[in-house]
This record gives sequence, structure tokens and C-alpha cells, in this order.
Amino acid sequence: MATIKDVAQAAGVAPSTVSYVLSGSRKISAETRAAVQAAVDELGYHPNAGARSLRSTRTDVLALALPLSGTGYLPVGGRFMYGLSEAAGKHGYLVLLVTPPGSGDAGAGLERAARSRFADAAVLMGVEMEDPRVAAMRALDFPVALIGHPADESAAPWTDLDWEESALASVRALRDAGHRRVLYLATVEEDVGTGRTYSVRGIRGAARAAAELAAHVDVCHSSGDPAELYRRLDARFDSADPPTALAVQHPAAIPGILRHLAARGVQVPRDVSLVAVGSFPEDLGGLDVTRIELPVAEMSAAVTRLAAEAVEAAGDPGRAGGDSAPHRLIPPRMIRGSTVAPAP
Amino acid sequence: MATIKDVAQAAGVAPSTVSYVLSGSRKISAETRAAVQAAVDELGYHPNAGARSLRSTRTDVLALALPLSGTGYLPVGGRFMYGLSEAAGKHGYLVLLVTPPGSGDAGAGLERAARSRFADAAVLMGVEMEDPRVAAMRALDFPVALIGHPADESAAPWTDLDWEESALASVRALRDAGHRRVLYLATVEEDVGTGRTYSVRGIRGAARAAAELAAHVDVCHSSGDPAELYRRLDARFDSADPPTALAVQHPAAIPGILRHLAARGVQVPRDVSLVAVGSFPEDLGGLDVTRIELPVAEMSAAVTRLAAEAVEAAGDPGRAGGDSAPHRLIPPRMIRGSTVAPAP
DNA sequence: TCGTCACTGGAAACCGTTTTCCTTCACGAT
DNA sequence: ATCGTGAAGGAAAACGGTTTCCAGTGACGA
Repeated sequence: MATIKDVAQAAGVAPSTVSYVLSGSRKISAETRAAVQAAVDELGYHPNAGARSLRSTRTDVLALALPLSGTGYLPVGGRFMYGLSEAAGKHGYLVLLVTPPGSGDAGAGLERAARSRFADAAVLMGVEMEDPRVAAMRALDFPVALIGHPADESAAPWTDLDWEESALASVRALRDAGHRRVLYLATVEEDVGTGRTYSVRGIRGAARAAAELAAHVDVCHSSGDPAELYRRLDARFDSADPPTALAVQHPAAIPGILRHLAARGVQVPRDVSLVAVGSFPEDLGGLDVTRIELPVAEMSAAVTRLAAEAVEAAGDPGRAGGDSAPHRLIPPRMIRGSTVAPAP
Repeated sequence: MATIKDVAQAAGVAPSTVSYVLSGSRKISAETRAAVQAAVDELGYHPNAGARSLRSTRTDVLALALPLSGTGYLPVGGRFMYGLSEAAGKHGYLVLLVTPPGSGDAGAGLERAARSRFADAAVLMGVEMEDPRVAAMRALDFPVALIGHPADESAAPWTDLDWEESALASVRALRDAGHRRVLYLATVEEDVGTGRTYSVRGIRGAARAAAELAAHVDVCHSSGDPAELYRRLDARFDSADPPTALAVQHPAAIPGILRHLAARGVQVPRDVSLVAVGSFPEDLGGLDVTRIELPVAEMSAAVTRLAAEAVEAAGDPGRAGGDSAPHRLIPPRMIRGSTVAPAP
């Protein structure tokens, strides 16, 4: 593999000159620059990442800390890995995956990555209202940016879909169609239990909807076990006063829910209306679900920018540790489909 | 951040001794070892990744090269990222994501990662029968391991589900139930077009099934556009001699297919039997699909081992560039569900 | 008594960059 | 003629580890 010395020799200049040409941090005469550039292209030279990071304390890598969901695999994780990888690439960053090993030890891999400077900053997914990782990274002076909206808004830069408004809007759409008994199917209960911000804020929005919209909103936690989920749905639909509409914050379960309801003779939207909130990948046989999409690309771009700014700020002593962290709260955008019908 | 010198000073030894204690590459007396270990724990010392890789030419990182599918996001990609991250972790590796930027330039990010030694080896996903990335990495002397079964089996170490046998087995299961007209729904046509190994070998298996099992097997490419897919299905089901069974190698489309068929009045398994081949994440309302699962965890473990061996071999001049590359072809395992009924 | 070994552990070279100093040269002002 | 100034680029010192030497100490057989 070619080193900077090889390039320097080929171009007839000193290694430092090559470095300056490549970083552009010093004025270089046009002809030397051309000679160096030619040598670089000729040799296919790329600076050694280890050496560069050793000297400059920059790795051009972002660590993405993924949690395991209760069920192990987090479907939305895949979309964010792609989204972040693309957004980070535009800023010149690569993405390093940090997943917790099998079980327990949620932050061990992350701490190792931070302490040994594998990355310049960490992007945290699956953020909890009081997330211990934030304090841990702060203790290491390691920049972070969150995908999630924690209780302490100024603890770290963050971005998120406004889940509270999303839940509210989803119920409002149903209320506007005349539905007075709405079942809000929240995220899986493990996520509620660990205090994932999207879970907590979604439920909060549903509660506000009940209070502000004069509707009866029944909040039901979803389950990673489909059979258990269907039992809970059955209990509601078997009741004396069954819901006429469903707002679902667990979109991965929707294909199953639709089939299960169909097996009971319940059709969407004939018998029950449906609004989905969250990442909604697959097609459903042409059924056009009314929904609020999770803006993965937008969030990825935002969190990348926040992370990059946090890296800059950490390098620059004046700006570091400012009073309040920047954030970007994304308002919901409702996509009108064909799954909301007027209430009977 | 603590350096090796800080640890050495705290333990009252030389830096080299700390290094030896940590790497275990030299005998150290029990008491020195204990003193060093105590200092390490005390200071929370982790060796700087850049410095370590600079000297030792090991980064303990695997690059995962993901392709974009025709539709952009590759659903199975997410599962492999998790699977590989976990498997790699057990071998002491972290995983670096290398996705192609927006469009084109399929190998540019990968080549940069290799040339600047961001990683010790690359794991390639979305492998094509004649994959140009393999030759590119060989030219750089960069170790690779493939998730996919390319035309030249000895070009690089690889692992894969035996898609040909899987397709064959899926049709055989239907044939054994008496079905003589089987529709084999292959992968999306972009994947067939670019020669993805799973696409090509799946179709090959379906063709063998037709020849060996005395069944009529109609191979239909799937489409990333659901409407187009349903048009193709309709054409088959509207024909004079419609299929009585479906083998589907595009599992992400199955929820939609089931709904679409149901809208035509076609029920599974009453009117048509179904076998799925591939990664099958979600629940389908309690419908227990007969299927051959993609063994993501097993493949991740295998490819990690192959990659680790390739790294060792590259370091060891004697073993490098041996005659034929190792591989691991995983036989299909059929999971019997309730979606195959006897033919009418 | 002396050379030879085994066993520990330290000193120092080295990995490939970036960055801080310096040197050189040309040119205009004093 | 001397000096100050600015432009261009080179020499060398880090950065934080790993690894190759080398040194000191007892033990032991000749």
C-alpha cells in the first residue's frame, strides 16, 4: 500500500507538502499541487486511517448505538442504518455499528468505542426518557446526538418525530370522521417499560387526545408475542362497547392485525377505521393506509448534522458545554389513505 | 483520556510491560500483572484504536458492504447488520457500514475503506454471480468473505443458503401434496437482472424442479412495484389453467399477496397452497406459513469465521493465496406450517 | 570459578500521518 | 547596501501504541 512518502517521492516534494495539498490547509502553488495530485491518482493513494486519526484525533466515523428491542431484532433499525449511512456519507463520515452483545451490557460496546476513540461521536437510537448512556458519554467528554426526545431536552442534541403530536393527530383524524371510541395501540410493552421516548410520548399524546377531543381513547400496549396481542384486541372487540377505530403505533404488526380482524369478520375500513403511526415499509395488497410516516431520511440527516456540530464544538473549547443543546422536533405529516371511513 | 504511559506510571512499570500484559503475548509474573491490571481498571484504560492499528496493522473492524436493491432499501439487510454485528462481536470485531452513495459507484466506498485500512476485511452482501468487487479487493490484497454463492466458487471464501436446493424443496413439498401447476415467484427482477446469486440459483432450482419432478413450474419474476406484481399474478390466475400452488422467494411481498388474493376470493390454503423461501420477519395474523427460513444468525457466524480466517491467512505469507477458498453451503430446512393443502 | 540459560522487564525504534517550526528566496522600502 | 516582509515549501517533532532488542539476575552444570 502506498504511503505519503511514496507520493512525496513520486511528486518530488516533501511529505508535509503532500499532506497540505490533500487537506487544503495551506496555500500551495498551482504546479506543485498538480504534481502531487498526479502522483496521488497514479498511486491510488488514500491516507492510512489509523495514522491520520492518531495524529489529528479525528476518525471521520460515527458510532451508531442500536438497542435490542424486547424481541431482539428492531425492524426500524435497518431503515436507520441505511438512512444514517447515506446521510453520514454526505458529511464525509462512515458509520460504525455498536450493538449490545446478546443481552445485558447495553452500554459496554459503546463505552469501549468511545474510550478507544473508534469514532468521533455517537448517535444513540432507542433513547429512553432518562437514558444512562447520555450521562456515561458526557463523563467521557464524548459527543453524542440522539434519535429520540428525552426528558431533559438540554442534556444532549437530539432529533425526533413529534410523537405526542402524531398520536394526537391520528386520533383527531378519526374523531373528525365521527369516531368516538378509539383504540390506541401503543408500542410493545417492553418499550413502554424501559421508557423509550417514542412509547412514552405516543401514549402521552393519546391521553391528551382523550382530554382535548372529547373522545373515548382506550390505550392498549402491543406485544411482541402476536398471540398475546390478538388476545388483547379480542378483549376490546368482544366488549359491550367495541371501538370503531384504531390508531396503531406498532406498524410492523399491522399485516397480522388486519388478517386477524378479517378472520373475525371485521373489515377495514368498512367495520373499523385505521390510522398508522410509524415506519411503514411493506405494501399491503394495495390497501392504502392513512398514516403518519416516520421520516427516516429527514431524521438521519438531522442527527448527522447535530453529531457533526457536536464534534466541532468539542474541538473548540469556547463553544463546548454550552447552556442548552440544539434539537430538531419534526412535526407529523398525515398521509391520507383509504382506511378512515365515517363512523356509523 | 488515559494513555499507556499513564497506566505504566500508575503501575510502576514500563509502557512495554503494560502492552505485554494486555496482549498476553509474553509471560509476565503474577504480581506485575496484577499491578498493571489494577491500574488499567482504575483508569478505565482502553488502547487508542488508531495508534494500535498504525503499529500492528490490525483494526479489529470488519467492513460490511451493503448493496442497494432496486427499490433502495433492502429489507434483509437490517437482519444481517444485526446478525453480523453480534457474530463479529464474539470474535472481537466491530462492524463498519459501507453503503454505496445514493446511486452508482457501487464499489467506491468499499475501495476507500480498503485502501485506507479502515478495516481488516470486508464482508460482501448482495453478491452477484460475477461480482466485480471480488476482483477489486483481490487487486488490493484485501481479504473478503461473501454472503452469496458466486459462479467461481474458489475466488473467495463464501457462505450461503443453498437456494437451488431450497427452491427445489419448496416445489417438491407442493408436488408431494399433489400440486402439478406451481407458480414460482422469484426475486424482484432488478436482482435477477444484476445476477444476484440468490436470484439466479433460486430460478435454477425452480427449473430443475420442473425437469425432475414432472410438474409444471411457471417462473415469474417479482417486482418492486406492488401494482405491477399484482398484474402479473392476476395474469396467471386469470389464465385457463391457473396455478394451484405458490412458491414465493420474495417474502416481503407475502402480506400484500395474501390480501390481493383474498380480494379476488382466493384463500390460502383453501384455494391455493403457499410455501415461502427467505427471510420472514413478521407475523401474519396467526397464519403459519410453510417455509424455508433464511438462517441469518448461522450465516453471520459462518461469514465472520471465514473473514477472520482470511485475515489470518493474509498475515501469514505461507497460507495466503491458496488454491481454493473455503466455503459453507447451508442446506435448507423446511418449517412445516399450515399453508400447504392437498391439491383438489 | 565461570560460561550458559531461563526469566523478567526496560529502552528505543517504528508505524504513517499532521502540524509546528524554520529556511530560503524575491522584492520593495529605507 | 541593509532590512523587513511575504510566499513557498522542507525538516522534524509529536500522536500512542507494539515489537525488537538488550540488560540484569539467579540457577546450574562443567
